[in-house]
Order: sequence, then C-alpha cells, then structure tokens
Amino acid sequence: MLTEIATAESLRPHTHAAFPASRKAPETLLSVGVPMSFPRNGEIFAEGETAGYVYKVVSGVVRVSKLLPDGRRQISAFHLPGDMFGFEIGDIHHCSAEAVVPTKVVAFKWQGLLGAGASTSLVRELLTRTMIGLRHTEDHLLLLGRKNALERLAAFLLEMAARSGSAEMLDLAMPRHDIADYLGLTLETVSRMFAELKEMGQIKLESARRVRLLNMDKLRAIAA
Amino acid sequence: MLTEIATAESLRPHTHAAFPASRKAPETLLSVGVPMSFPRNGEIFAEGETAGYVYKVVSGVVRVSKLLPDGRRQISAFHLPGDMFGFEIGDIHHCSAEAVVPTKVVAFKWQGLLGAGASTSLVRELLTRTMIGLRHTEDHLLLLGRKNALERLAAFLLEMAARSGSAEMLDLAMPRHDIADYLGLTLETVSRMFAELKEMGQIKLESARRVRLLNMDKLRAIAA
DNA sequence: CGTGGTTTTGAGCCCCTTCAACCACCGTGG
DNA sequence: CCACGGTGGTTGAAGGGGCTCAAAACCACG
Repeated sequence: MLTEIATAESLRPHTHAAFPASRKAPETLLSVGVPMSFPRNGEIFAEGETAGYVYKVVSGVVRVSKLLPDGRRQISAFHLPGDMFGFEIGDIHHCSAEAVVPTKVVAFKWQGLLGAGASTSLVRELLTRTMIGLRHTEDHLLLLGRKNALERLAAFLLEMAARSGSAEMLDLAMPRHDIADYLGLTLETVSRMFAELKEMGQIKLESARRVRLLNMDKLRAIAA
Repeated sequence: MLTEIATAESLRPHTHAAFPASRKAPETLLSVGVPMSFPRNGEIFAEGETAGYVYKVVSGVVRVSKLLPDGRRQISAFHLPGDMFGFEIGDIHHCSAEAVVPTKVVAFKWQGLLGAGASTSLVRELLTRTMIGLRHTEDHLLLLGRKNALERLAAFLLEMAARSGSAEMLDLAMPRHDIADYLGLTLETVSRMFAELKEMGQIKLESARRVRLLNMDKLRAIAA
C-alpha cells in the first residue's frame, strides 16, 4: 500500500531534521520525503500554521486535536506507525498535531504528491487514506454524540487493541487527560470508568497504562 | 447500467425514479449519472447495504446518519444542493441516507468514476470533496465533544445560514428531532435552546422552522 | 372541527463535571 | 538511604446541565 511513498521512505535513513525546509530532497521517484523526529509532547504542526506537508508515522504515536478559545480541547485521532495525517484543503492547518511519545515521522511535500506529473494511482491512494480518515471520524461522531462514558471507554480500548495487533494485553501510550479529550470526557470520569470496567471483571490494570482485556466480546457488547 | 439503479430503486416501496430510466445523461465526464427523486423521509440508502454509487444533491436536503442497536441515532451531516455524499471504501454503506424533504439527486457509479481510464483531475476532484467532508466532520467532533447545548445550537444556525446564502432569514428544512440528532442533544433541549436564544434577543422565531438571526457576530461569540 | 405530527413547556432526576484531597511512582540530590 | 518535588492517577463529595417522563399547545390537513 502506498508503494511509491513507502519506497521513498525506505530509501532514506531516519535522521533528526529539525524542519523539513532545512533538508534537501534527494532525486528519487517521490523524493520529497523528509524524516523528522519529535520528543514527547513535541509540536509537529499547530492550528493556523501554513500547511504544505503530509506526514507518515514511522514510530511513536501522534495526537491530532483542535482547541476552543477558552482551552477546551478535542482530540480527533491518535495516529500509529503506518498512519498518515496532515491532509489539508487550503494552505492552513486547522488542526494541530503533537507527539504523544518520542516519535519519528516522514514529511512529504503536498505539491510533490499532487503536482502535474502525479500518477493516478498515487492520487487514488491519497483518496483512500482520506476516506479511511473520514470513516473513522464519522464513527467517532456517533461515540461523542450518543454514547455514555462506559461505552466510550470500552470502545476506545477495543479500538486501541485492534490497532496494536489485537492482543489482549494493551499498552496505552497516552495519559488519562489525552484519553479524556479524545472521548469527550474529563480525566476523572475516564479514571472512574477504568475502575468500573475493572469492578465488572472486564479488564485488569497491570498498571495505569497497561491494560489486560479479559473479555473482548463482552467489551464489544458494552461498547454498543 | 442506467436501468440497474432505477430497477433496484423501484423495488423499494418508498423511492421513485425521477425520470424515465431510458433517458440518457449528457456525455460529460460524469456521464454515468442517473437522476432520482425521493419523497420526504425517503430512504436513499441504508447502513449495511451494498454501495457502488455516489450521489449529488440537485434539490432538497439529505441527512446522513448512523444508528446504535438500541436506536440512538447520530446525524453526521446535512447535504444541500451541490453537495456529494455516499463515498465508501469497501462495497458496504456504513451510514444511511434519507431525504429530509422531497429531494432530487443524481447517482454516479463509483466504478465509472474510478475505473481504469479515470482522469487524474476527476480523482483529484473526489479527493477534494472527501477532504471537505473530513474537515467538516472534524469540526463537528469538537462541537459534540466539547460544546454545551447553547453553543451547539448557535453553531448550527450559523452553519445553516452560511450554507444557504448567509441570509439573516433562515428556513430550516428539518424538524427538531433531526437537529437534536445532529447536535447530540434531545429535541426538548434543542427547543429550550431556541427559546433561550430568543430570550437573549439573538434570534426571532417567525415560526418553528423560520428563524431570523438578529446578530450574527454575537451568535459567533456564543458558538465559541 | 377532529386528527396526527410537531413543538413547547414543566418537574424531577441522574450522569457527568467540578473542586478538592490524597496517593503512587520516579528521577534527583543531600 | 531517604527526603524531596513533580507528574500523573485515583477517589470522594457536591452541584448542575441535559435527560426523562409527561402534558399541553400548536399547526397543517382531512
């Protein structure tokens, strides 16, 4: 999937560029890929900034969020290795993106991908990825608009399990506050719902970030 | 292929083809379009159905929604004339679409649009439209996750005003129940927020569906 | 006029938030 | 080795915003 981009990516070692513009692009098929790395909570781009690049996660976790003027925050997605993010219509980012943990990404120039000589298959690949994002976001609308706190947390745990190998043992990269801003709750409520799922015998908390899912089917029933 | 849709549609009790199935669409890039019309609350497609077409609204209003097993509903978008909807990755619809009022749409075969000979400009057009949908949905996530009832209704009125010519006089096509399912509220709360905006002197209700926006800037401030 | 669908209004309650305190972990330095 | 501060997480008590349940009002249409 996305072979042209993947090729460009694998051709290049992961260096620690501070900013895309600071590196020269090599002459390859789609040579605009630039490896970058960010520390925990490092800002990849901010709402209102000039766009121009799309990003692919190599390692780590990225959160994409929007802010209200008074500081209320909504995280629209967590991105894991292999995911792409940063798609914009105009030249302005209307979301911000930060590294949840130390993270490596590759940045691709949007112009390079969609320029005059862009192959149909590549544009179609971008279309597919955008549609995947749209589907995920629409599912999340249902969660935020209509599910209660327990259902939201169950759905979150199942989503994370599905995306990290579907193992019963789950390592969460993000703190309670991020989970809360993703699920439209407060961190206290998230903590209480963890406790409630534990009471119900559906999960076991090895630590705050390590969760064992004891009964995925039951969790699916709870997630509604 | 032109008759395929018409035949499939006419099998459903509450959908009607607008024009004779034999009528050919003009020979343009989008020459596979089939006009269809639907009565109020007519089902355009349902969650779980086989996909294969994308739709463009000609007249009327369409709501796209998702359901939970117990009947809770979330409307992800209202589509007005000129909008396109029905984009799917696989061959299964994971949303349903219905006409809010008597509505005319044109259906395009997805295969026809993205087939072997598809032009890059057309694929790019679809990409842009999908990205517009993604941006709208992400904005709506913030509304559902973090805004209170009054802010949600103010944002809704402004959105509708902006999309229908930005006039101060607004004609809402949809009932309170649909507005509620779009905003993640109950219809009673929506009604109460209408009353509150009226109390505040921000709107005037000519009738339940006809709203005069008295102070757009103040409404924008309320919508956060 | 009735009639059915839609909208408004009222009263009580509950889920989640708010505010606050406490705890658990961890790297640092005396 | 333990005191120490800082971050992150849990737990408790109280309050409120939106929901539920209920009934009345409104309106288009026969």
